[in-house]
Amino acid sequence: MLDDRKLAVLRAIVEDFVQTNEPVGSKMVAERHVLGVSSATIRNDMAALEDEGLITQPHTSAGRIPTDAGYRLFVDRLSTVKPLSVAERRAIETFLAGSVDLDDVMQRSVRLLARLTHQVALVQYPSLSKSCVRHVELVPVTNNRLLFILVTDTGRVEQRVVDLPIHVDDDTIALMRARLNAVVAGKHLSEVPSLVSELVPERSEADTVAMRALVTTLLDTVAEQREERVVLGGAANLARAGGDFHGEVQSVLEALEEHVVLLRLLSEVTEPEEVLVRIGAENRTEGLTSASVVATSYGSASHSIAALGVLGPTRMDYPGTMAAVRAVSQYLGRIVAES
Amino acid sequence: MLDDRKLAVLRAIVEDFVQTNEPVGSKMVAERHVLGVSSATIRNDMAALEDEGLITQPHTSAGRIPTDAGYRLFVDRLSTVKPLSVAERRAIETFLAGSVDLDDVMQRSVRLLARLTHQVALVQYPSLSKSCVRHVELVPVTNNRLLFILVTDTGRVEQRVVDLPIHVDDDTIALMRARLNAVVAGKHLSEVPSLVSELVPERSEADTVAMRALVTTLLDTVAEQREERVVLGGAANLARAGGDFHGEVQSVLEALEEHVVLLRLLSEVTEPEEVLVRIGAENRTEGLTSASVVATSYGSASHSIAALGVLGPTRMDYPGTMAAVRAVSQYLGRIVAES
DNA sequence: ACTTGGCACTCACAAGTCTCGGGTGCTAAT
DNA sequence: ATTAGCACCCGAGACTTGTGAGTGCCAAGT
Repeated sequence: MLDDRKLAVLRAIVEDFVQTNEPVGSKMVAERHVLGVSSATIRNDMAALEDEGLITQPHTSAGRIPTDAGYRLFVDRLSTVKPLSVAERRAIETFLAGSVDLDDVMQRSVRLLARLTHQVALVQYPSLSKSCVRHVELVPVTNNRLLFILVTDTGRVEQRVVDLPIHVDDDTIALMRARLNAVVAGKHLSEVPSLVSELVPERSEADTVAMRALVTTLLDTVAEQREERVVLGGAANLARAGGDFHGEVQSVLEALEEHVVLLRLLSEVTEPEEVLVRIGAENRTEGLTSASVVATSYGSASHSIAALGVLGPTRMDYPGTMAAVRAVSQYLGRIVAES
Repeated sequence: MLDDRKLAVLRAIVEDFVQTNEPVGSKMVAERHVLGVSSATIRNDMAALEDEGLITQPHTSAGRIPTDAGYRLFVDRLSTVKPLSVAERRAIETFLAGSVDLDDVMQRSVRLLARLTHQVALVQYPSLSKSCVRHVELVPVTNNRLLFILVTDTGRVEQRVVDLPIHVDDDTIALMRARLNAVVAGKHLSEVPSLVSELVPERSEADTVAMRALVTTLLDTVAEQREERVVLGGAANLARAGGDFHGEVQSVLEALEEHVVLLRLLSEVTEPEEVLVRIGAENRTEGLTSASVVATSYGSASHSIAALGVLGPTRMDYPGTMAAVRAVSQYLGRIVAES
């Protein structure tokens, strides 16, 4: 049903439409691409493609534009990965080189990705649940209040104020700190809950209570929704591509503010090295029906730490975007790993 | 030149235009507001107001709309502060109540402010240079690398990785930590540079070197541009008010991504309690010529810690916005102070 | 000296009409 | 199976016209 030439026609349509943003007709395809057949033949092929639901015409007697399914087929079987230019690679390297701490790295990455792809960029912070504890710190604030600080090997620093039900002196705090660290340091964060719950029933009545409060907070910190942070950039690119969103720019912007939504978008990345593409309605999110997400994970060679990607109109340069996303993920993985 | 009735006409024009977004004509003013004069009289007044540069007509023979100067006069002399409804005050309180740490507070505040005003909200983190050191922590990472953590009394936690030129063992670190804290704890951050530079020339050769590196970083952290953080929310409101920006939504979005720009917008707030309004071209920023900023500072009663505000189209409900901004600043100040 | 009603004038905007051109589908010939 | 030719379709843009809200000005009224 779908011979090679028909696919070639589909590819031509996608490429032209992405570039020009205008419905592409049989004549255009015939003259801009060397297919060796006439426009009439292409018309027939187009009719077939339309039957398959891969392309559609916005109104009778206009050119065709790809449907979501058309894009899908394009990225799955028709697109060849476009290698980045040397200039681009250099740009990535120099851009990420001067970073000074994790926040900075995230910040730079997201900007870089936005600039490279001309889309809205999303970068997730290294996931807590995939990190190891490097150190736990307790800082007294007032008599019965202390600041709990958690440092992971991926460079994240989470802090939280804990209200203790009782007064604790500095010695006790030092002790608690030592015990906590002894148990928890170097451990994977997923193990922490079980490790820490054994910790409670020791010592005097007083610090049992304190400890219990502390441990609860610690577990909270680990478990909490907020553990996953995501930073985004390049929102201005939305305005440029505004028309593509059929006036639902507003809902796209709203979605961007709901970090929970963004996290869900990024969350489905599973295989490392693989670039996930979700097209239009495929991301089951109100208001993102004419948006696509290109995402992948980053981390050390062995296993992924978190995800990153871009969000743009369905009419986007998939090969180029995928290449950029992958490249940034590689550099970023390297940087986070070595810090 | 500008008698009371002319001012009343101006007020009527501003209010109506803000509400309807349509040029308002003499007839409308006459019938929607009780001025006790006929439309012809109002026409004359309008002509006068136009001569003064307070209103203008988008095209001949259409209604008038306020100019920047018109808005200016309106907020300076014509607007009466609109008190918040009880519901709104309650909303503020409950919304900010459940916050768990500083990041959370900022996050919530910005959302709240955006919802209240239907504009883009900006909230600056407590300024480092106006905070006091609560505690300084050093966490070894590798032999010659350590994580430097600074905790302020406003709840901010800044961290930075320091590369030390030499190996330091745990004892040395403990010592350095103790010495640093002794000197610096409780001190205002602006004093820190001078305090800390006296600190160096003690002890053995080895930690002199280490100490020097450490101190440099500390100073950097304090001095750095990045010390000032700002968080923003409600960008989706831009889309709603999109038309007001005469198609320069893009540049507005770009400006929003430049946190430096935002900080400058907030920076000029000086008097506490006072609400600063910058209208249109008054904020000397490329691309924000049809935007207004309403900002104020927040902090404890005595002195301000940082600023917050909203950004929206010049055509905005100034009295309402100013009230909301002030209210949030008061609640926020209270919360930050007591933590 | 203001205020007011009246009147002529001016545009922006919406609706209606026309043309143009790229695009389609079909059919008959290769 | 491919192609050339042809009739037809319809959206975009140019042009026209009518309408109405709004203005400016003047002469009359207070």
